[in-house]
Amino acid sequence: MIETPVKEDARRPKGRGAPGDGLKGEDAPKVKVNMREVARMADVSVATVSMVLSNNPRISRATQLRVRQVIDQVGYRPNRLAQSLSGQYTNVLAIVVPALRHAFADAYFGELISGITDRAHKMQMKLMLEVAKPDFIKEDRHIELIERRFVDGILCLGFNDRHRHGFLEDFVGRQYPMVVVNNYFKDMDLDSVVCDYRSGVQQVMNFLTQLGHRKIGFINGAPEAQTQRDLLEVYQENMVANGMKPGDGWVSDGRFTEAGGAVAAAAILDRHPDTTALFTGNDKMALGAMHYLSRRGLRVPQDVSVIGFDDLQHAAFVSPSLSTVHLPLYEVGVLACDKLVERVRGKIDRVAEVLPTHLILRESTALAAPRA
Amino acid sequence: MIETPVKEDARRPKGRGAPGDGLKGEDAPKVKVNMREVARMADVSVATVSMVLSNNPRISRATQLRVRQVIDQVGYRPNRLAQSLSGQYTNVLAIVVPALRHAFADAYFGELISGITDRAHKMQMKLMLEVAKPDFIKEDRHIELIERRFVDGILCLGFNDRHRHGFLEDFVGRQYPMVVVNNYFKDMDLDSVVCDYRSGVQQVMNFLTQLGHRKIGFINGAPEAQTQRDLLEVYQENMVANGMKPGDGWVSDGRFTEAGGAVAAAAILDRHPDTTALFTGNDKMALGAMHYLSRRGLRVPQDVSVIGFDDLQHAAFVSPSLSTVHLPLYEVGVLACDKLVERVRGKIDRVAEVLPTHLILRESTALAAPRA
DNA sequence: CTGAAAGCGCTTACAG
DNA sequence: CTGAAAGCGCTTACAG
Repeated sequence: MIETPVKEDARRPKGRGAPGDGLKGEDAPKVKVNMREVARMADVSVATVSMVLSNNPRISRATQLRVRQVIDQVGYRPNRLAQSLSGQYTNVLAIVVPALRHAFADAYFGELISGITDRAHKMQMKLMLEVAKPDFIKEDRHIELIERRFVDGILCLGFNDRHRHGFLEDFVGRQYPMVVVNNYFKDMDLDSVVCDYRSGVQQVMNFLTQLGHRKIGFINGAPEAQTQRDLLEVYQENMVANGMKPGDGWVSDGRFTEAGGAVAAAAILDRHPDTTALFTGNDKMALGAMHYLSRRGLRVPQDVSVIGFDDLQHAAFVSPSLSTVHLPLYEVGVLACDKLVERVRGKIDRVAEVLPTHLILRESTALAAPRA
Repeated sequence: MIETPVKEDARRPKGRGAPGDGLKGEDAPKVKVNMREVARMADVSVATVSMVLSNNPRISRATQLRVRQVIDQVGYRPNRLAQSLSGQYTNVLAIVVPALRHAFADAYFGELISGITDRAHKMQMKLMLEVAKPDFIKEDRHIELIERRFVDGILCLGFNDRHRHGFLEDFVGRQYPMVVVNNYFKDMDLDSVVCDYRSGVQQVMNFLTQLGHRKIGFINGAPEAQTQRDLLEVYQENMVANGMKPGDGWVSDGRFTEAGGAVAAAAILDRHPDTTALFTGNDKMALGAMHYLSRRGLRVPQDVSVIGFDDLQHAAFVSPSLSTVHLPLYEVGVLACDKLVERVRGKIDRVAEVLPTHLILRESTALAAPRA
């Protein structure tokens, strides 16, 4: 093999080190090496090295071994840019979250992201993190993510109806792999993995009713989210079935925050001082509501029962500990990741998964104690 | 221009659509187009298109405009895999965090990550998210990140002395761009951006001393972190200066958690029932300590003052609100990102930034009230 | 101011 | 079972 005089790389002055002298011994130290070098050292073609790397069964066991030995010896690592440029996939997924203050310090997102990262890494996929600020959306960066080949697919967390135009709808027409995580849209053809919110509320309402509660206030997260509208709807059906008029000041928005939950609780109790139970669209608002109730001199659960939604870690550690609906958020993240990869690889062309929810009973709920 | 009959791509059966018919009009809809196509349509070379894209001043204004017009018309977006393979940078950075339960639901990491993402996106850089589980480290994935050209540089959050071997030390020898975020190592040549912990404790000790406190307990986060050892050291110096023996059961480890803080507080108070103040290595442990104190029937701050470290959002919203040392974590994230990019681009070759900290006084501290 | 050409480091039909 | 060769879509000296 006299051929292949290592050619000079004239146009790359500040390159990351030349491939070597072409005569280098088998035990050369860590000089960065490419597939061509490995092929030469193992006395095979680059095609063979490539196939060894992808465990192509067409390569004989002997060749496999020989090539792998050279790879280990020289510490060769394939350049993933070249792999993806030649190949079909980037093996990278994007997590996109809206620009919320403290999104990354929120246990809700934290659970979802933990599920996603665990699964992605298990599948040897990488993850990119994007925050969808207004200019991100305006400049079509979400589309760029796919079209410029940053990633194979996208997971959208925390988006709602306000993000339809100019963002979510872009994915519909183009058929780009994207999965909405823990929300869904009724009239847009988007893939999603979501918890069964309707069943969750229904369990709450059944439970509260059994405890004798009729005067139940509902603190809504945000009507822009379909899941929150589902909560409201089922709540209202149950109120009506119990002979109550839910439109009548029993519902208030808490914007998903502790502070909002406190304000909403105040609004409901001012209007209906005889409220015996408060149900909230997430745990944070429940904590805010409990905080307000204690300031108002009402005991939980003796005077007012409080029941949340999410079952974040925190909910078990407040006093009184919070009864709530458990959402399998970690599992939602795992499944969303799984399904997205199947979508990317063309094994499925529609994702519409629903995961079950169930009631967790702790100390914040009790028998209704009617008050004036 | 009769040349360039669009050549058939025989080897790519499931390709993402052919480049077109080679005669396509200027207003063709979104068929995916590459730089060669754009060049042909604008009647220039690909080199020129490339230079237009990088705003190379050598290109005339007229050509600039013409090329940009074609780009807009056909909706051309450069393939970033090809760009990075040919070019010097990936323009991607990695955030690596250890595999802690709920790392992504922790406001401490949340603040750092918010700062990093904001800055990175402002600089048109992308971010990858990695969780360093044991096998991530064992399989040298941290090295792969750079060597396989996933990213240009790495930001390490939440690592300490236990991660030296087989992980952090790998970066030292290879000189790969990596910045340790909010920790540092005395005898390893690693870049870092960190808060001034020593000044923070000193302010705490001065303040408590002025309030008449001498019997001050210290709840340590974890001795594996240099920053926590700094806290301990300065605390001890001050105790000695006040004639106390700090080794004598005044210090206890709280492992950074609420539960750990409660246990540590119990240990210190059992040993020293006359403790008048507790200082903790982070806010979470302070909350745990406060929780324990109230269970033990001690009032904060009347009986025992409590002072934390971090100043997370939450600290202002507990009762009593928590006095603490403010850490500019968002700014640490921003600066770390900034400096890492400068390192990557060879503008600097050493990062050792220290950001100032300051005391925040709220309700959890008061004059020492000596008890038996 | 612009173009022709080499090169980045892979993957994949195709042929044998 | 393996190799030669084309191709992925860019960037960058070099030459004019």
